[in-house]
Parts: sequence; C-alpha cells; structure tokens
Amino acid sequence: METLCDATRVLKSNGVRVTPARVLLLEVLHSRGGLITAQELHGFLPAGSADLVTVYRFLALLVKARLVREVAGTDGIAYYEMACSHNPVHPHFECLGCGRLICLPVFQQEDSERVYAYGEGHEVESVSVVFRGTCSECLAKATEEGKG
Amino acid sequence: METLCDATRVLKSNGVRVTPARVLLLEVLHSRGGLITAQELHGFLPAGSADLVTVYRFLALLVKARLVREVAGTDGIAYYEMACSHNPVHPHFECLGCGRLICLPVFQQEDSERVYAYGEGHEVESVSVVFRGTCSECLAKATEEGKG
DNA sequence: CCGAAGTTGCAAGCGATTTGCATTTAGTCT
DNA sequence: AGACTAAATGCAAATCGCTTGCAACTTCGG
Ligand SMILES: [Mn+2]
Ligand SMILES: [Mn+2]
Ligand SMILES: [Zn+2]
Ligand SMILES: [Zn+2]
Repeated sequence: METLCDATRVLKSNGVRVTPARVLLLEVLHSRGGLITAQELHGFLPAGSADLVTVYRFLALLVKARLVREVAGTDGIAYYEMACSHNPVHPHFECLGCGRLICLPVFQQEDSERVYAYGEGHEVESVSVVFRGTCSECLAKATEEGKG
Repeated sequence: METLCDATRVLKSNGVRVTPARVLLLEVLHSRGGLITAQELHGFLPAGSADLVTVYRFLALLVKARLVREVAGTDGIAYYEMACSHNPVHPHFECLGCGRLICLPVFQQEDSERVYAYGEGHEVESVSVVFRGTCSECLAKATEEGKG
C-alpha cells in the first residue's frame, strides 16, 4: 500500500516534520476520503492528541504542499480532502437540504480539457467545480413525505 | 433597456419592497457586472444611503430570489453578481497573485451539458466553476520583473 | 552536548456575517 | 386622510471560523 499516499515523504522533503499528531491527522484524512472541515477532523482525533490550532496549521502546510485540496463551501467554511493518486480531482455537490458536500465522479479526459480551455490566457493551477441543489437522498426523503 | 434586469418586478411579485436604498444597490450591482463583495458594494453607495447590515440583508433576498449569484472565494468571503439575462452563468478565475476574481467566457451549450452530466442523480440548481492560478496581468508583471 | 529550525498549546485577536430589538416606512383597507 | 399590518432599517452586540503572538518543547545535524 502506498503509505499514506507518500505524504510523509513529500512532507519531509519540504523540511516539514511528521510528528505523531500529524500522522494521526493524515490517517483520518486518508481514511475518510471525502471532504471534511478542520473542526470535524479535529473531532475524529483521540482526545488530547492535538489542539485545533495544530490542525489548522498542518492543513495549511498540506495545502501548500499540494497534498490536500481545499474547497470553499457556500457556508463560508473550508473543506479538505486528500489530493493523492487515489483521489484525483473531481467535482462536488453541495446539498441545500442536508448541507452535505458530496464527491462526484472524476471528469473524463475530454471533459476536463474542455473545461480547462475556459481558463486560457491565465496560468491555471486548479479548478473547482461545485454543483448546488438537492441530493438524491433528500429528494427521496421529500418524495416519501409527499406520499405519507 | 431591460429595467434593472426586471429585478424590481420579480422582487415585488415576491412580496419584497423595493425601497430607495435597494434601488441604489441594484443599480450598483447592475453597473458593475463583475463579482463584488457586500462591503465593496456598500462602499459604492452614496454615504449614509444604507447601512452595511441592510446590504447583507438585501443580498440574501436577491440570492433567494435568484436575481443574484453568490460565489464563495477561497478567502472565505462571499462575492456577488447579477444573475440577469445580460449576465448568464459563467466560470470565474481566482488569482492567487492579486486576489481578484475574474469573470471568464460563458460556457458553450455542449460544454455546459457535459459538465451538468456529472451532477446526474441529484437535482442540480446551479454550478460554480472556479479556476485558481495566476492571472494574465500578474503573469506579465512577473515576466517584466524577471527581465528588469 | 549545542544551537538552529520546526512544532505545539494557550490565550487573544480578527473580521465577515448574523441576530435582537426598537424605530421607521411602505402598502392596504376603510 | 387615518388606522393597521407587514416589511425594512439602523445600531449594537453576538457569532464563529480562522489566525497570530508567544513562550515552552521537540527534533535533527554536527
Ligand atoms: Mn471530493
Ligand atoms: Mn462573473
Ligand atoms: Zn441532501
Ligand atoms: Zn492577478
């Protein structure tokens, strides 16, 4: 298995120390897969293993090292997810019903190219595609209630 | 000319009152075209014409009425732009150099369809596409400095 | 062992946005 | 017009995700 997405190696090569708390953070991030806020991430740690401030600071390092992607939610809160080879860039869906941020399928090559074309003239480093609406689960729930 | 993008009519039909301060706000939003924050918007008003809180509250109404689109910047700040027929949905570019949020060309029909396809299964109401990187101006500036 | 560089927790600060509330307006009906 | 009701407004205070300052602590190279 690709140890924590080789994050440790990349970090060390950047002069960043991989401390016990940081290993825990990487493990949580890696195991979750989906988007997660700094506070949620902190909540998943064993009590007392790291201060919330430490989480924020490490996330900033990870984003700078491009090991983690940041997605800005409409709620004004930052969401994070691993950016390793197991988790290529993909669009997200923000449900106005339940508030969840759901990961969508990866763009196919051609679609990706077409989208990137709109950034022509500028130096594009990343693209964030976020849909908004009602997720399938909330739709189902609404339908039920409509019947009952 | 489409008076203030018919916003007034839509608002009234929603039981929302179009007061003098709100007319001013609509005019600024309409004349600007691009993305603008609540505070910037407030700054463009004649002094004393409306409190910043009023701006926030009216923007919330406009977004709910779908007369204005909201884009969440990575800086955690909300940006707004008119969503009238003169200003169809389009991607944006966030420059990491100068911090600006730049409007990009409107998606062509086919590209739009392809992108929307990724939201399949959910009820999509809107899509936000935001590129990040270095804008053409900042690139030019960097090149100059490299020479000098 | 020593010093430089990196990390951590705690407390305090920051700043965009929201909320409570009393006051003022706009719209409606008589 | 006068009365009544819902909506809008300003001000102050609160919220809350996030950042900073700083002193103590750890790690690593030599
Ligand atoms: Mn995702
Ligand atoms: Mn725009
Ligand atoms: Zn949902
Ligand atoms: Zn720029």
